[in-house]
Amino acid sequence: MTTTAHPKAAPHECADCPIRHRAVCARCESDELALLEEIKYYRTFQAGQPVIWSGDRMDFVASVVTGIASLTQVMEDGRTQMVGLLLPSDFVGRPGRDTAAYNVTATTDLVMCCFRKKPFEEMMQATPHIAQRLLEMTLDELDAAREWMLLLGRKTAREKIASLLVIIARRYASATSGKAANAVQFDLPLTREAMSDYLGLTLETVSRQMSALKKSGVIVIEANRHITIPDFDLLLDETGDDTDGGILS
Amino acid sequence: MTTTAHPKAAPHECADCPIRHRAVCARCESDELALLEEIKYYRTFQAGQPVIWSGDRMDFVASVVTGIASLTQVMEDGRTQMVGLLLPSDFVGRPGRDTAAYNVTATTDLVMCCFRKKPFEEMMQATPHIAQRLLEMTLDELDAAREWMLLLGRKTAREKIASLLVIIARRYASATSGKAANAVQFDLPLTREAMSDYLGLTLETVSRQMSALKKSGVIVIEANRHITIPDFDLLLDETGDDTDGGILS
DNA sequence: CGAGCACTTGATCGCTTTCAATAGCTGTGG
DNA sequence: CCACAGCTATTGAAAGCGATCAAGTGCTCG
Repeated sequence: MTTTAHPKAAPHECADCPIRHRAVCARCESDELALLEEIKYYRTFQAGQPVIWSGDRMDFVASVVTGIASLTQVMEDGRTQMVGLLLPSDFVGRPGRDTAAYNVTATTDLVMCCFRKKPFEEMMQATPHIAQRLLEMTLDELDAAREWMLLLGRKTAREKIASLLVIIARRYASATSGKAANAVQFDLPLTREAMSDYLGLTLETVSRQMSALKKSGVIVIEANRHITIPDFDLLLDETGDDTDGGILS
Repeated sequence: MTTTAHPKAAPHECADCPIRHRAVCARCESDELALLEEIKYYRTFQAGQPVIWSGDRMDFVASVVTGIASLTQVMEDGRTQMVGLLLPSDFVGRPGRDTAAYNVTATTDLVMCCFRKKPFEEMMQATPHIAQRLLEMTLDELDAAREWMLLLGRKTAREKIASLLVIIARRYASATSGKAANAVQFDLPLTREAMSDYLGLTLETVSRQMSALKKSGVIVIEANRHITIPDFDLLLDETGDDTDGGILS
């Protein structure tokens, strides 16, 4: 609960923090950072562990430092929809709300930088840099949510899978020195079930469409989780999205 | 472009404005309001007219005063997904962005209170009340978007329709002095096609499920658009949502 | 009265789900 | 070292839900 700093996992100097320039604290000056430093603490979670359940009292807000967390909504009968995929620097919790609105789960091993809600809210009032950055991040999340709504409402299973692979590749892929300049590879941080919860599909359909993309030569699958994309443009064509745009692919 | 005040449609005193206490200006003091008053202008649109197209230059932000607007995304092949339903007091546009990210269309006759983007952004810097309120509204929209994602990803056609009717009823319904205390009625502000774009269905499926709900006695349809809900709890049961919650239904 | 539009209804198709069995991997214990 | 449990993932067969294609209805407005 307090700083149970897992040595390998938890940094403690904001200056060294890997998300220093992208998280909610990105705009803070060093004096503001010093104040944040005083109220922050780290928590770590193993892959699969719950961070908090929807409806539970939530007396902190947090940034993802390393790892991935997911927000999910669950219906009475168990149908589950992921509504947020939280990557390093993403923010969890809502200032001004005291219970969690979603289930938060560690999808991979996870380190979070937490702030007790009360002092954080007070700091938000005092330092506009935090509120400014939070607004910006929230607007970005809203855009992402709207992209996701298009995917859920109108894309085919194959397009959904391709779109998810593109999203993950964009953030995690390391370009390989393979034959093609635009070949990339990465390890999927999600199980088939997590993918299905993200995409509004069943895990069987996810598996089938992964196999289909493999058979089409769009992706290469090794050991279930390691994905190689020989030609990124080929994958982009499968997403159904506008590709004309230009050079930024 | 300037204040082409359509007499019946456009108020011009902020003090009399119907959205004064819910819009982005809700927190403003009277001196701040006076500044806003100077940079604002009204625009009106007829039902069905486009407000702006995705990708177009957008040099204003705005609040919906009366009527309904929709945000939609369209894929190359024409598949369309509504990603925002803008009701009175809702905000359009993103400070710091200079092109529209979505198509904005007047779903009903529409009056918007517009601010030129540049002066508005300057005011945002100067008056924290505006940014605070915008953050709050954006967080609310994000929650709504996540609820919507659950609907798109996991609900059946029947549940989708019921959920949409509940959303509209909650905002537009007038309680009727009918037999049941919880009977409500309202006019649907959306065509079947707009409903289908909202729900990720075809318009035929929307029509069929509306008929099915009618046949089940959950709703009464008169003249295609006027809906009566004899027992609101019955409709709630059809949404698939948690109903246990409590008295706030 | 007829054109245009929004909506409904019917018949059929096909994609995704459902139910079920099998394969592959990892770790544990005999 | 192998057997087996437990988990994740794949694959098959069948069913069902919503999409598609196609008329047909009813209302409004000229």
